[in-house]
Parts: sequence; structure tokens; C-alpha cells
Amino acid sequence: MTQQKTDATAKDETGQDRGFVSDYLLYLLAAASDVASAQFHAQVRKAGLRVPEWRVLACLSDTDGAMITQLARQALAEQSRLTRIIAQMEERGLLIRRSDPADGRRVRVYLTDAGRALAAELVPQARRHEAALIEMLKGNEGAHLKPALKSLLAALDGSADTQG
Amino acid sequence: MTQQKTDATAKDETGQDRGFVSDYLLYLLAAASDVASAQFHAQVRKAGLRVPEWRVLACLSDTDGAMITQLARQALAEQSRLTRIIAQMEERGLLIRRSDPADGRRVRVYLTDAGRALAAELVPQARRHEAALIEMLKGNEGAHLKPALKSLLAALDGSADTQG
DNA sequence: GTGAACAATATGATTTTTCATATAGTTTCG
DNA sequence: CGAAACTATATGAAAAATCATATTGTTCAC
Repeated sequence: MTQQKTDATAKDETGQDRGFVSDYLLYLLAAASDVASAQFHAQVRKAGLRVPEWRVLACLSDTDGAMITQLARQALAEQSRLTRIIAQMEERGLLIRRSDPADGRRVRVYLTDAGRALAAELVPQARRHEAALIEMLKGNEGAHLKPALKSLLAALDGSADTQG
Repeated sequence: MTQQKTDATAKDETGQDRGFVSDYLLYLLAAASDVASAQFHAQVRKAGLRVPEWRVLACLSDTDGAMITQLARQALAEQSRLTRIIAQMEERGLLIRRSDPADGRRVRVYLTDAGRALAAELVPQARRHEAALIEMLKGNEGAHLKPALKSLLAALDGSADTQG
């Protein structure tokens, strides 16, 4: 979604929050992700990429030669979608596909020089934006945010089926 | 996206994380939101709702008679999308629209009995799921998660334009 | 070494989502 | 009052995302 103000508030006359949504963990996660990402995603689009393309680029700049399925997981996109994103990025000359010599089912994806150059431009922008975000949280609970998120992810990565 | 395992890892031979993505705040937020929501969203779909519909339902159960624009913000969806979701939910008999007598541009949305009944079923499920999630984080950084997210949201809600 | 089971990617059809803009109602100010 | 500026919602056309499944390649058990 494009940027909007968040507002799951529902303050009562005393100015106090109330209601279910505004204190619900899944809402807080989704809203925080949306709002925090919106600013940077605008920069991504200015650079001529859609969000999933930027994610692929970032993942490849970490791990060149990744497989489609790996990239789908890492970029939080579905496999068939990733296939199409990769195809488009290949047409644009940002990356190339090569089938893995050791296992012909696998398609390995490599950044081209153009792709690497774009990543070299955007990743530092992302770092700066992240630093600015974290700066905003000084003194608050902000120091715990990344560790807490990692802890949540770690906890969930084990229990892929514990819940129904 | 539908549930998948997350994996922005990219561990090296020592098993250590490395790379940009796996420590990047916007990735952590998006991944945590995706993975944590996936389980519950499966329940939502079993109840016959799509995710945005569930969000609308939850928002209305907090604040009946909300406007479309308000709901769009709260449910993290775009306005034109919200309009259509509301229309579909109205056809299904979960809610009704009434234009605001005080300002004819506004459309206020009210739950029907059926809508309220569905909310009364799902909200407690959501609470239980949230409790289970939080339970998983005992002893880790989990206690800080909600406060940290609220702090981030609060910080961002002020600065809607500070950043480009 | 052949067939069944499995795994990775691709693709067609459909549904969702977005984007731009139209429509309708309200306020402001001369 | 009446025109401009503004706000809230709706809608058409286009783009993006999903779902189910096809295709291609590999492994495993016999």
C-alpha cells in the first residue's frame, strides 16, 4: 500500500487508547512495517524499482547466485511471483539466470554489473534510512526493537506447525 | 503472501549471520509481520474472510460507525480498495453503510448482527493467538516487543514529512 | 536402469490491488 | 449568493499477486 498515516487509535475523551486493534501485536507489527517502510520505499521507486525488486537486489547483493526458491523466502514473496520478477529484472539487465550445473532444476541468479551498481547505490541509502529511524527512537524502547524482532523470528522459525 | 519459512539468513561456515538483509530493520519488521501473521491468517481464511476483511471487522468492533477513510488507515489498506471491501462485506451482510447526516460526503459503516457475531468469534481467537505468540517469547526480548513497536509508531506518526 | 516419488521452476487463469480520476458534498471567502 | 478550493467516496483501466498445475530434472528403491 502507498503511504498513509496510521491510525488505529480510537482515543476516548480522556485521550487514552482503548480497543483491541491498537494494542494487538499483529496490528502493531503490520503497521510498524508499513509506516516505517513507506519512506524508504518511495526512494526505491524513485530509483526505478518496485519493492519486491529491491528486495531481490538486496538479497543478491548479500548472496549472489541464490536460487529462485531461496530468494522467494528471503524477499518474502511467493515462488511463482519471484519467477516473474526475476524474468523482468533479467530483461532489464539487472541480473542473469543460469541453471545450476550440479542440479538442472535449480536456477541460480547472479547480479550483472548494472545490478551490482544499483545495489551499491540503494543499500547505503537503506542503511542511512535505517540509521535515521533508529535515531528517532533514542531513549525509548527503541534499543530493544531489533533484538526483539529477531527473537520473535527465531521463535517462529522453529515452530512452523505448532499452531493450527 | 501465503505462509513460507523465512530465511534471510546467509550463514557463513561458522554458522554466523552476515550480510545486510538479515540485520536490516525494515526486513525484520516485514518478515516478523509476515511470519507471525501467517498462522492466524489461516484461521481468518477458515472463517471465510480475507485478511483485509478481518481487519475491517476488527476495527469496526472497536469503533462502530467509522468512515471509509478512517477504516482504510486503521486496516492498512488504500481507500479505493477499502471502498470495494466494504461493498463486498455489505453484500455478504456483515455490515451496512449509511451516509453521515451531518456531512453527506462521509459514509459511516456499521456492523450488522452477523458481522458482530463473526467479530465475537474471531477477536477472541486473535487474542488467544497473540497470547500464544507472546508466550513463546518468554525470557527473551519478547517483553519489549509491543512497547518498542508502539514507540516506533509514535515516533513516525509525528514526522510524516521529516523524511523525503 | 526404470518407475515412483520428489523437487525446482514456469505458466495460464483468475483475483487482488493500485493508480488516476470522476463524482458528489462541503467550506470559505469575495 | 456563487465560484474556487477542498474533502470523501467511487470507479474504470491497468498492473500485480495468487492459485493450481504443468514441465523439467533428480533421487531413491527395487
